[in-house]
Amino acid sequence: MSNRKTGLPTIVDVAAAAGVSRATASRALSDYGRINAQTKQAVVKAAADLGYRPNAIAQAMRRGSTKTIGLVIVADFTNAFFDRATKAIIDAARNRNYQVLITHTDEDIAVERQAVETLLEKQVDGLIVVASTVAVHDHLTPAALGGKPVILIDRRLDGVRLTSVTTDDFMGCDAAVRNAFSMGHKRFAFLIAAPNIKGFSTERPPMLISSVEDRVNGFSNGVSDCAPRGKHTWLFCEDSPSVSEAAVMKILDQPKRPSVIFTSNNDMALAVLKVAGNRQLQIGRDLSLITVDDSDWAQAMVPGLTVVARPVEELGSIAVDKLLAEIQTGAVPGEKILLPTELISRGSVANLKMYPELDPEFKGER
Amino acid sequence: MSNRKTGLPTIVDVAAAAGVSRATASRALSDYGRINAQTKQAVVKAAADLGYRPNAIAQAMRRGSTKTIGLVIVADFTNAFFDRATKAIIDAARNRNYQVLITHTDEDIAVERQAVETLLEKQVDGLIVVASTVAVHDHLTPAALGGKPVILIDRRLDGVRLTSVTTDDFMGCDAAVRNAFSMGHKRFAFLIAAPNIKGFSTERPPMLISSVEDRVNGFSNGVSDCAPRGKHTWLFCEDSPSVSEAAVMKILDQPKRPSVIFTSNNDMALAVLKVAGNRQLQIGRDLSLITVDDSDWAQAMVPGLTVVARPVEELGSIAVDKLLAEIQTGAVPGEKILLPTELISRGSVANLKMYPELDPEFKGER
DNA sequence: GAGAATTGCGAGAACGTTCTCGCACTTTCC
DNA sequence: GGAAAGTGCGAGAACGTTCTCGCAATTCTC
Repeated sequence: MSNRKTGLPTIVDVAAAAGVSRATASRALSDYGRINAQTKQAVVKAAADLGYRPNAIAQAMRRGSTKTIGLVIVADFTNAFFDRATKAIIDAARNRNYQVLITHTDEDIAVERQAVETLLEKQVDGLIVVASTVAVHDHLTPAALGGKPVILIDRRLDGVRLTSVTTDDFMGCDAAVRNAFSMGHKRFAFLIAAPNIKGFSTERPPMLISSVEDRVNGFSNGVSDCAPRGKHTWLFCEDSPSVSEAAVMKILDQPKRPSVIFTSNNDMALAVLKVAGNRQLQIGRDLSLITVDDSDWAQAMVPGLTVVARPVEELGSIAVDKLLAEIQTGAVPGEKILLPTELISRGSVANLKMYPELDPEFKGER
Repeated sequence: MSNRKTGLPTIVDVAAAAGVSRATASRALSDYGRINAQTKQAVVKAAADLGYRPNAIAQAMRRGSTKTIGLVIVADFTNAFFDRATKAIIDAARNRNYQVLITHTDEDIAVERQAVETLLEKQVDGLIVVASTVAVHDHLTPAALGGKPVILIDRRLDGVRLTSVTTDDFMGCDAAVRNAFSMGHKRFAFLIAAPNIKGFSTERPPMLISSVEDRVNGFSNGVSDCAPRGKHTWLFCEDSPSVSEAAVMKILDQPKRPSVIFTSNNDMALAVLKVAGNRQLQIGRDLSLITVDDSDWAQAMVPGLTVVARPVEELGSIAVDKLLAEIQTGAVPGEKILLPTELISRGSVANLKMYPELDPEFKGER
């Protein structure tokens, strides 16, 4: 009586082969209840002989848990952050015997809505979400979620009581500014990627996702401490190569151009590298650069790129821990976890104190 | 009579609210069989009012299809190839109304086995696999798979009749060698990442995965055409930063060092960049570099990196197409699809014909 | 050695859905 | 106006498990 459609053996076949009932076979294979050791062994052998594979769907049906979590991520994939986080989440989940169902939203709230819906239909035991916008969260209320737990990563959301795991980008960006200042830089440019913006603008857009908000505030805080009167440049920019390169050119074309550019993500940093290269400006000498998020190429390039590094793998695995805590032990949601960031100094920030002639504003000799 | 465990409404609740039977509610919501238009509307309204969410697990149970595919990938994540492929697969699947369950193997065949097993238990409708080794494939036979279709990507496997979607790395690497030769390079080094090797060695390891094999053969073919008598260097290398950097140093420390290094992947290319940087060798001038796989930083760095580009997104979406063809229309497996690669020339290969003095072997004046 | 406790196992319901079958009622046809 | 065809819907089985319950057989206790 193997499976009607696929012909694969079911537990009924195993039971028959071992000469016991369905119930006993189940007890033998799933290790519960009272069962005779020899009977158990016979069932296990029968299962192995038949190549029996338990149907996890049927188990989920009966047990009410799929041992699957859903991941809803924006997947802006130039940004290695999401790839690394995804990998960390998949691995952490697997270590705890869970699988991961992944959907991308491409920063589109409608897609995000649909993704959450689909995953809930698939009966995931919980969700990890990178929210695409701070403006909408009615699809993440307890009612909308049917009581399934959700952990937010990378971005917090106000107005809804969900556990979030984010990084202290405020501190990191503040430290980045102080570091550049300590190296003699006085005129800064900030190039901030803002989703849902067209082109670029010096106006700060009204709604920023929390991570970008933190970075802006961190930069801002550093600057108002170090060089409050300097003429700095803020540019909020659409996340596309051509637009961000145009923004970089605009920054560099100013009459008294900044000596250092801070970028809010790797996309923007790459735009700076490209434009600087085209203009024969050597990073770490003619132009300094600091960005958020470390990467393999940031380490390998010469000079290395100074970065605000975030503990991405840790973030992913903590998110899984917290999610499983809410799933398994009913832990109460609402905790806001903030992981420390670290400024990693490599060579991309010129030391204007040692070499003042590298300052674009240098007026002296030689 | 809502769900015993979760309290969420089931189709029984919807039926009750609309005053019809379970069967009719199902007909109304799933759009099949004969049903009165008004009845249907009433059921749809009742479902919406209750916030009814169909249980995809129960549907899968009954229909025998989970609308889910499994992805088993090696996830060597410095290599953006797998991230891009993963994204393409997830997106292509979503467009065709499938979700993706992902597991990593980290090039470990035991983990791969277990991953395939787990995904089959979860009743995926099919699998896309990046095989971690060419030596083992008994877990990918029709019997082991219970008839579920599998598409191989990135790496082919002999001895098992499975559809594969790979790229023509032979042609790409052959073209890379010819390109360097046409620019005046005569002494080449090849730095090949070989999984499951310790340290590095000039000996070609016995079993290479097909993609690496193709690259080696492509380089080899180009070289035996262009510069068959030159003293070239082949190094097969463990995929780790410190080891590969040591390998690069070994290459550069040779008495008559090569003018160009070909690397088989981005990890190796980054090692070259790093060592070259440390030694003040400027890429595209003092040392040339060509690698396999394009990336954002390869485009942004200065000079741009000449690469053998593979159509990764296309590869992912074709894999999904082929898999769904086998799932839905019972297409016969076994096709070996080879997608064209493209040599993208940027500035990382010095033109020794125009500037012969850049050749490390240059003996003339100035 | 008789009652109590323990052990091992099978029957059957349940999880939430789909789908076949058949019944009752309406419409069509000549 | 009676047979044939069509329409709409409900009963109930099925998908493959798990798990409660109860029963028979065995072992323990004094």
